[in-house]
Amino acid sequence: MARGSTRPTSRDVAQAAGVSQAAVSLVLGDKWRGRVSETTAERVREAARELGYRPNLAARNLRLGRTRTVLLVVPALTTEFFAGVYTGAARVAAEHGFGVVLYPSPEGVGPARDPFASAQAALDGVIASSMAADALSAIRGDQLPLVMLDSDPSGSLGVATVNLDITDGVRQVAEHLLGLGHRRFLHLAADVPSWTFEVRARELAVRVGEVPGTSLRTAHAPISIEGALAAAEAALAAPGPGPTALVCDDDKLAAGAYKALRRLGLRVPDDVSVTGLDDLALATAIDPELTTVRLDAELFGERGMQALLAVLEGRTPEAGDIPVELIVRGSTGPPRAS
Amino acid sequence: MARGSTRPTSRDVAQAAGVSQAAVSLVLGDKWRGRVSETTAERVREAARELGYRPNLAARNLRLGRTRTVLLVVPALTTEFFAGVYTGAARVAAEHGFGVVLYPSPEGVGPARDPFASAQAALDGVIASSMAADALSAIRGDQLPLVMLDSDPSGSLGVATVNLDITDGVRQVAEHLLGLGHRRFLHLAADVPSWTFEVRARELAVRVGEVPGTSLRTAHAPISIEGALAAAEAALAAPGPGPTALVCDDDKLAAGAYKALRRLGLRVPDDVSVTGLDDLALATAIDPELTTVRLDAELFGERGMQALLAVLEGRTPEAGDIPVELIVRGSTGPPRAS
DNA sequence: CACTTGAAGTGTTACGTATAACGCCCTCCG
DNA sequence: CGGAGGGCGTTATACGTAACACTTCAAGTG
Repeated sequence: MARGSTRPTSRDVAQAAGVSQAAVSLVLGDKWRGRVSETTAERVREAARELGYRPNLAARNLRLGRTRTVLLVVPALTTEFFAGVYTGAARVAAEHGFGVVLYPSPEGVGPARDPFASAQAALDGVIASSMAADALSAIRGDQLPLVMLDSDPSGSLGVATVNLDITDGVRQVAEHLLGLGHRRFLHLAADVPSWTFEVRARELAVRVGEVPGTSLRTAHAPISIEGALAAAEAALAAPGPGPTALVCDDDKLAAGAYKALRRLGLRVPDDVSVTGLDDLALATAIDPELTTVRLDAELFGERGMQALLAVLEGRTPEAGDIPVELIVRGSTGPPRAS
Repeated sequence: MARGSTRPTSRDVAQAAGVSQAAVSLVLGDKWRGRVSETTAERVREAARELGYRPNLAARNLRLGRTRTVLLVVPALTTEFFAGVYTGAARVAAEHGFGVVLYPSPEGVGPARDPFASAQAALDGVIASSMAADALSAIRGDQLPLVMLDSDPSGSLGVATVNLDITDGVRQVAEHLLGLGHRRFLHLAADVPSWTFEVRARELAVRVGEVPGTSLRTAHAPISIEGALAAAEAALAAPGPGPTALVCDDDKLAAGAYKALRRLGLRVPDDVSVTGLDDLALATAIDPELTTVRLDAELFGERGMQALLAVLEGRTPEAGDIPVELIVRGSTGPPRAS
């Protein structure tokens, strides 16, 4: 009540409790093991509660030289997947008293060229998806602790990296489809530079190539339903025997492929089997439900945040890729006997 | 090069340029109209560039007593809609040199009860969706400038509110379906407290009630495909003549309704017409494509941020609800002649 | 009794920035 | 020739916190 309308400071609390400001800082910071008596400590806490005291974070950050805030750089957030990554990262961050601020790449957020300008907070570290490559150069400038998501682990030496076990995901898909008897494949690939998609293309070629008498073609499409529809329709119209299995780099691509197949009068899975990647809500909305590789986006974010916390504390981040799981639903079956 | 590894401060720049720290602050802050010569200013800018100087945001925030950072409180972010709201808000914020930090409600982010603990940044204001009601009490405590999204405008007096024109959306849907000849309606309502859904239920009853010989039943479901499937199946199994039109509070509900109808052997739109709300990617992925009311989530976020900026500057926020638009696709048609 | 030890605090400083208040020099005008 | 004023900067200070170094006092120790 003393000062009027400005927020109370630790000095106000000190005055109210009849102690020095330093004592308030010690008590509220839980650093008073043997330095302040229990009764005094309680008096301080009481005064703080009374005044509704909240520490001024800007002042604390300045004093400590760190902010307990990290930046998460992702492509446009309007994808379920990256929303999940954020959620996981934010959960782990909150458990450790950290905050997460987002930098969705420029297309989503407008003219800001500088990631740090849009994040008004001072930062302790950065987690960046390789899909937001356009922002990376600016980030490299400052030598903040950095964790990369979805990036060539041998590429950026010395930078901690967290990846999904894409190789294993491809293995599961390939074994599933080859086991059903499929031999002619079309890979509907995402038209986006990304380590995940690179690995997928390479591994898929390897796995399919291991079996004699197989063929693999590739079509590229932007990650959207309409884009996939157009690309799939064009690819399926090519001369020669059509594919019996369509391997898509994203559930949205699979949804577009469904529409292309329907237009061409082909049925899923009777005429063509389809697989996706991600396991979005979409996957169970479409008919038949989509066989897809589930990526645990939240776990991805959690692991990314844990890795960054490790780096910040000077520890070595946990190694090992994040497991993925093939979810078999109704969009895959044995190929037509032909 | 002088100090080693710590980041350069404005004093370092000053020394390099041979001026005082104050001059650096003036030049880099564009406050030097007639106070510093052009040549000196250029020398300062050059030195800053040379040293890779970046102002310490924590220090600036402390000095100025504001942070140019606002908090956006939303329900779990893993919905396309709120991701869009964030994107729009962040875009407008960036244009005005502001940052946005998120507080997805606790279920998404874990044990943190205090929204301000998870947002380590000091805040200038808050934008809150009424759907994240659990966090609101904590927010009211601090009297930060507040803008509510999707809230009863007459309820929280004195608090700026931004809403979608839900009333008009219902009008468009009702006119469309009534015009096609539908008379028996089932409202598949979202099982979430929200101003939007309240208004929808009320307005739908009014619109349908205006026409003689109509009936309207209501079923509630959580916003998920499986939840909607179960609720719709139960509601459709009720005795008596079934509805010819299903009005859903969310595209996901509509997707679940599709599945329920398919199980019951009913076809869309031949047997039953279906409408949604949101126009998510989902809407064009399912077959037939969904007739739905498009909500411009990004515009919603933009308007929210603009309103908050207005409040922060002491202006009156722009009034008027955000227009919504009925997108007619293949899921609605005339009812069966019966 | 002289000395150490530990508890319980306090005084002071620094973090890096923005800005109000103040100087100095030169020119111009009465 | 004196003083007013503009151009060009500088000095000093405050923002709120955390932490180090220091003081005081009572109890323990040989």
